[in-house]
Amino acid sequence: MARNTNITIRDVANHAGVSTATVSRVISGDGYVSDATRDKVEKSIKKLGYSPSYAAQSLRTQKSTVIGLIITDIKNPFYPELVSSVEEEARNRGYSLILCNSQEDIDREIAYLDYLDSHRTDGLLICAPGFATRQRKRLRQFRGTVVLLNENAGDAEFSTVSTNNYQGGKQIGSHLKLIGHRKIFYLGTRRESEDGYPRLQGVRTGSGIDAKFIETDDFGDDLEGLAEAILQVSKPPFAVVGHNDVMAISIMHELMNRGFKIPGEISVIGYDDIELSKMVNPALTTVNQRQSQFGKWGMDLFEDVGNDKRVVKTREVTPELIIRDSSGELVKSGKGKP
Amino acid sequence: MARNTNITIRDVANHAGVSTATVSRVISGDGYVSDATRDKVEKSIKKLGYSPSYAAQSLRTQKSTVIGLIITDIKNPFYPELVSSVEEEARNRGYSLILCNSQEDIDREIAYLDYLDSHRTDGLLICAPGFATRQRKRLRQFRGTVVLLNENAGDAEFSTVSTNNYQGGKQIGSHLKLIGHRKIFYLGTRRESEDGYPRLQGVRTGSGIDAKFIETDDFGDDLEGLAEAILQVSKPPFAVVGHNDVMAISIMHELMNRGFKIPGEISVIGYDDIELSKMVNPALTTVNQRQSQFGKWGMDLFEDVGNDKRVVKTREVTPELIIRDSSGELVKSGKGKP
DNA sequence: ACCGAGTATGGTAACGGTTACATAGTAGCA
DNA sequence: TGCTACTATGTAACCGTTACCATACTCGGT
Repeated sequence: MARNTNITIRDVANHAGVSTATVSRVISGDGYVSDATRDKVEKSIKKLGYSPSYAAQSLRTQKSTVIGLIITDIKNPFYPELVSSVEEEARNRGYSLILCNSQEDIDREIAYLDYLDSHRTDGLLICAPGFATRQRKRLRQFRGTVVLLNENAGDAEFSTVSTNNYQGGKQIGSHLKLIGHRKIFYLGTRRESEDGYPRLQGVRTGSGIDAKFIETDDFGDDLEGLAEAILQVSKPPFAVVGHNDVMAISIMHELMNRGFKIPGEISVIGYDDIELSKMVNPALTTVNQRQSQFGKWGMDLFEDVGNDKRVVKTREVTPELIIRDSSGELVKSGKGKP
Repeated sequence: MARNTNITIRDVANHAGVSTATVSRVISGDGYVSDATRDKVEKSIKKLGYSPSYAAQSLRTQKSTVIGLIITDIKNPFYPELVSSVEEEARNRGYSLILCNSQEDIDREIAYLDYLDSHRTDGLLICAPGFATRQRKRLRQFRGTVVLLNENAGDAEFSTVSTNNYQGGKQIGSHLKLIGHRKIFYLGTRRESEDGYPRLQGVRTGSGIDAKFIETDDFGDDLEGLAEAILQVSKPPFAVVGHNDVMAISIMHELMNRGFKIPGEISVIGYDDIELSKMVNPALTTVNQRQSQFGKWGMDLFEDVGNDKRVVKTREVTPELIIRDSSGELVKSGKGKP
């Protein structure tokens, strides 16, 4: 209840007329303490407004009860659900979270790793494309357990929760073929254009069409120019697949502004199934890859694996195509907007 | 470079043939160290893969270099931009962030406060409606500096970055009146229905219309039922003001699905200007309250105020109405937009 | 030759907890 | 009665850094 200068365990011990060891036992809840003593101590704690020093505890026990979560950018709507689930799971298990926005910036990545190392972080969950590749050497000497989220499966060194991107793409491809599309554009950043990127590969295999890759620098920005570019190359009907929902929603907006019918002339499909995707007009067809699974399974792996770095486990979540209104049968006549 | 058992400052000192004090000087960068010695020590640090223990540093120096950010739910699209800006500003000033999702759960709020206290957090930024009211007593005895974000201005005890909700509402009201609306619904949660909630008040004053409050339990959920409810009470033309963009986008979706014209018959206005609001169809008229300002100014206040709890400062950000396509002149005949 | 200021380094007591070990009382039981 | 097991509490070493103090060397000025 008192103002807070620094109250230590010794102050509490004096006030209650016991030793620090006894106070410590009361706090931690193990070891023998009589009911009477416990009462006294608890009263003193309350009275003095004592709160144990995390730093001292952590130093003495050599445990941090903190785990780090590295993502690229919380503003990308893919992440909030992931972060939320990781935080929830972590807290249930007695850990708290340090959130790191790496922004794909290499200096920042390194700074964060140093920082987390110095915090003696028990674990490190990473959901940032390319991070594991860029920082592999550095990650090897990280003290805590490392778990990769949403990276490609089959990593030999780190435990991984992955999605089957190929399969997700394939579902999109099949769907587009089924509703009659013959031309497909795939909208993504430079990374997704890399050789054999499985999601794009899946779209191509599933549809039997050589989907054309369109590069955008960042999500949501120059989509206006991009819409123009697409329309110069090709007239509807065609389909556009966005690497994520924001890209898809944004390009959909641009195309509708130009008077095209979605669906009917153009189909648009996204990826991630963010909350808003079902609220836009038309509601977006997309692929749900269960962000919240990542959190739960990631923490599961972290605990399963424990301290033994040689143990590597893998889980895979299955993506699911959610068909809504932004993709559909093509209409025959070339009729535009009324 | 070595595997990580625990390398301490002593190991480095031995390896470099100096004392721990010297190593400490090299790390912190102040005090006298010769160039030759510095070199030696830095090499040893690298060689051994040494990383100073945050816990030990923090214990010894009695500083945490950590600040806590309490929000209600990162999944609410209002928050990512705020979190991102706070994190950015915090890191620039040498602090790192512990993110706390209180979920409006009182037990969780208390648990977080205890936790942050025990971490000897230097500061605490809170952007969670009602938190300061519920936990005021507890907050008073918090050790670090407390800054309230997006609370009503004029708090007597804590520094505050506020928005002028009344003015934001008023802008919405005036706009709706100007384009000819006579009926307005305000969609919000129980909290916003409270007596004299300034934003709602502003809408009423600005429009000169007694806007009707509609309660929804949480954003985005039972909006379908709500759309029905509104339509039973009233036929278009009317306007719907959402307490946030997600509510607005969602109700807009429902109303369009029922064949109404937006704009023309119905206008929909949101609040927050989240990134997606300009990408939906029609693009959403909304109020920008500069989430990223909150982060910057919040950290500014935190540093300005320093350790002296008696100092209380205030900043106010001015909201700005962004007129897009979801609100517009009413059409006389039932004909839609050209 | 001597002095003081500046430079370079080492020794060591904290910081605030936890925990192994020691001590001692009490109760059950042969 | 004496032995064992359990309960209850205290003592003190230790976790890894930092910062205060002491020591010692260098050098320019008188």
